[in-house]
Amino acid sequence: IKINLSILNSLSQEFESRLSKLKDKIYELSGAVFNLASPKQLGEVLFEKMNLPGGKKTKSGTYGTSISILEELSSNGFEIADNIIEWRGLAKLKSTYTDALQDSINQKTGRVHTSFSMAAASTGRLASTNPNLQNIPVRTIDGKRIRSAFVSNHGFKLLSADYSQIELRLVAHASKEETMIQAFKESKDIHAETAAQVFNLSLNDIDDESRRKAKAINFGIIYGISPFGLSRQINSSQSEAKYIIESYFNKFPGIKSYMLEMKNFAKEHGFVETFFGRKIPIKGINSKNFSERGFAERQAINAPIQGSAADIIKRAMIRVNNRLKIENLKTTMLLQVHDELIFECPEEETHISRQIIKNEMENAHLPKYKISIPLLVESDVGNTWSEAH
DNA sequence: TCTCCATACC
DNA sequence: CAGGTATGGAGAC
Repeated sequence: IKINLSILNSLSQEFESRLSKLKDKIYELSGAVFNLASPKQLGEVLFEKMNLPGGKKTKSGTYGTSISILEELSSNGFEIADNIIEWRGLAKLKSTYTDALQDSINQKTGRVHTSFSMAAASTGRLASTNPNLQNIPVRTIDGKRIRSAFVSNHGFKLLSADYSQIELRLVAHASKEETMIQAFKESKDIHAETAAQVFNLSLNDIDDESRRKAKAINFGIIYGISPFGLSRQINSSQSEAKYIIESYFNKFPGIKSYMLEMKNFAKEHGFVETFFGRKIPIKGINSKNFSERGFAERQAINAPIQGSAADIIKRAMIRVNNRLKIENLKTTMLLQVHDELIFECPEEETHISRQIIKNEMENAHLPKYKISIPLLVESDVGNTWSEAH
């Protein structure tokens, strides 16, 4: 994919000066000069020198300084935490992206050329290395500015097409959970629907907070939910998370039995299968160790879903590529990001390519496997990856 | 060169 | 102790 070097370069310089100002501020507030990039030194400054509350040692004996710990300090009014959070974010963007990507540009092509591993992720997902182009920032404003450095060639556009909620749709299908199937069939807001069910609310009464919690629950379902994980995600007690999960299973009994079915299958066979019959080994499912077994059980729930989604997009990649060739189009596939494909297409081809790509992606599971819910692909076109997303 | 911590993405 | 990855810097060796 083509890169605009001068955008990356200016971003690196801008980040450098913002980092420097933040660093001075942090030194001033802490009364110490140290290596901010060292979690060990930072922990000692925060929890020994400044004696701030909430110091907890990690297993290696250093203080934890992760984002959640810093946010806790911030909510307790310690200004230094906000500055550290901002410094951390910028330092990550600069070191991993704006600096490193510049060095990955091929001088002959003006492009970065990643490698995709076919056999790295146990679930069958691809993995991208050297550089990893599957974790380019997208969440924050500064992150989007990095995406804007990924550009199309002159006379071309970037086209991004992504599956909407593919894993949750596969859960709904696999579990035969009628409420959820219906919600997808009717194109409803799935997280709001979940909130309505779990918290016994009418759709009008759902605020951002309850929708946010419901969204976390839906992600939890895909990951093989645990009260611990959910409570951490929604910042509640474990007992409240446990109660919410019970309420969820009461409203969606099909999901509960699907999870039990996957766990039992894995215990009996030592593997689970994707919809297409690809086997995924699950280690430790019969372990007597509680946490090892729990981990394996969550994998048994997640792997068929994540793995089936991986199978579907791989089928889509083959089919899209074939169709583009048959139709004599000059559109080329550049990247895959798990539920998203990015193409570079001649400006005059964007309309037809977009139709073909959407169609092939939405039908990629057929005729081999039928799904009780339509798959939905959303797409966009732009001069940069940021615009196309 | 390896592990650990932290954090970027889906 | 929520599923799947890769990478960069610090620090140990």
